[in-house]
Amino acid sequence: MTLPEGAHARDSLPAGDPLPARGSMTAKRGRRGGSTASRDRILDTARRLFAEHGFEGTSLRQVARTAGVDPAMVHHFFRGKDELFALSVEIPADPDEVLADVSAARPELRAELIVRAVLRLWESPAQPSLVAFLRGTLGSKAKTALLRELVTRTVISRIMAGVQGPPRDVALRGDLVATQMVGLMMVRYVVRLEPLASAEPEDVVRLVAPNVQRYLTGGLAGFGQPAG
Amino acid sequence: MTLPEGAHARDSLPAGDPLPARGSMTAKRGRRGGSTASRDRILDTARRLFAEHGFEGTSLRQVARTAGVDPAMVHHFFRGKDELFALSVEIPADPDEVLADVSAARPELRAELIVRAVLRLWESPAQPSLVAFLRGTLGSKAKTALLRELVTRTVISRIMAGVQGPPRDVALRGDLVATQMVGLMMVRYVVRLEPLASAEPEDVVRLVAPNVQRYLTGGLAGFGQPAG
DNA sequence: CCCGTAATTCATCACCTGATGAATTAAAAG
DNA sequence: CTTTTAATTCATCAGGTGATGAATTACGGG
Repeated sequence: MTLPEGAHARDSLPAGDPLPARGSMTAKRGRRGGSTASRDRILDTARRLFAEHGFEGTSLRQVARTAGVDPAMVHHFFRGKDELFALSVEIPADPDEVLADVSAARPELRAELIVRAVLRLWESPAQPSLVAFLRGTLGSKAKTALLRELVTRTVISRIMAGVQGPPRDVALRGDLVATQMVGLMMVRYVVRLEPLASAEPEDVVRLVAPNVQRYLTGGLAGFGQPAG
Repeated sequence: MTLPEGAHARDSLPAGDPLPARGSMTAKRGRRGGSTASRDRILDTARRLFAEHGFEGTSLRQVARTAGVDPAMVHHFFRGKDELFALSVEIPADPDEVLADVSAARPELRAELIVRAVLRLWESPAQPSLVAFLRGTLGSKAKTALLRELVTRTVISRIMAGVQGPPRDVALRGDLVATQMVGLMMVRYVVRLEPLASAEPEDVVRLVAPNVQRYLTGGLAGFGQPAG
């Protein structure tokens, strides 16, 4: 496979022109007059770039350049690359809140609520952050471990609360649900396969929810005691 | 241009690695005696590191250091980082071959074959390459586009060959299958959620195949003409 | 035995990276 | 108006990165 991405993106901004860099060449020294929104510009730019190139593939100087700002500003506002990433990627949503109605519903009706909650989150303005989060997180083994903890303790435990069965089976069912939902996010929002990527959310719910429901409470084809 | 001269690169080997670095301190200059396997050592090391840290997160010098080899060797054997990545990650399997029996079977029986084929591939020695491939590929937008083409043209088209229905519905069904299979790979092999990660392949087939079959040929809950 | 060829290391180059401290300027607080 | 505080840029530092070309050494074919 030939990878046509050899050139280190110097500053070849694809000219899609988001956030027009304002500090061109005539950069005087001290504080600017008028609007003071550089912090937000940096955060927005970082979100975008992290979403496109992942954590390691994005440099502070690249962010600064794209935001039309001196690299030192990034360090003025944020403690370093890690903090910038953390804040860029911080989901403006509390899992408790997102999954509130899910935990409240009877397990037999949860699948639809789960799919709907995930779609609602990903169709929201948080989408770039979420893509950035996945790109950055899946990029390294260490960060993947964090993701594993987050998913296990925060998401799966909530989704599976109250589901009947041997603990090991319940855990397995949770992983299977994760399987379907992670795949949905990856294919629809990260890889963007068509026509799924442009399908209506309601259609996606109708298509995917039944499969999720089978994992949650359905019969699992002669599955009783795993040999392991 | 000011050139900050400074080259005290006294390599401090972290000294905790597999593939015991053989060229320790007494590094004489020319060709080594005995076994000449450096090329393979480099490839193996690169596979491992790319799988752990992704493309951008892995440096040539890191690979060389871990393989116990001079950085220049990497350039001697490979044209550059891109070629090294491409060869490290090259799946030692022809999609035609992996999916041979799938295309041959009737659509009503394909799901099990698909899941089995994917598991067979991922349980093989190719696994590190595949993880590296996903980590590296999902890290950037550009590489993700390549993945999209590969998946669409090479995999989905084969899987869906001969499935009846309006083209758009068939394409959608293919994306949904991708959804489930991608999620399975991510959760079982990349994020490694337990207990799914250690489940027996045969159990996984029994658990997942029915859902895949529904996407392939099942009834899709009042799905006829998408509003789009 | 000798010589071409391949494997290996060294010394660099040019550039990029994250980070810091000081200098300059404007706004906000008193 | 004056003082404090915050925003902004500049000049660096110390090190890492991919890449190259030459020098050294061994293996293999003749």
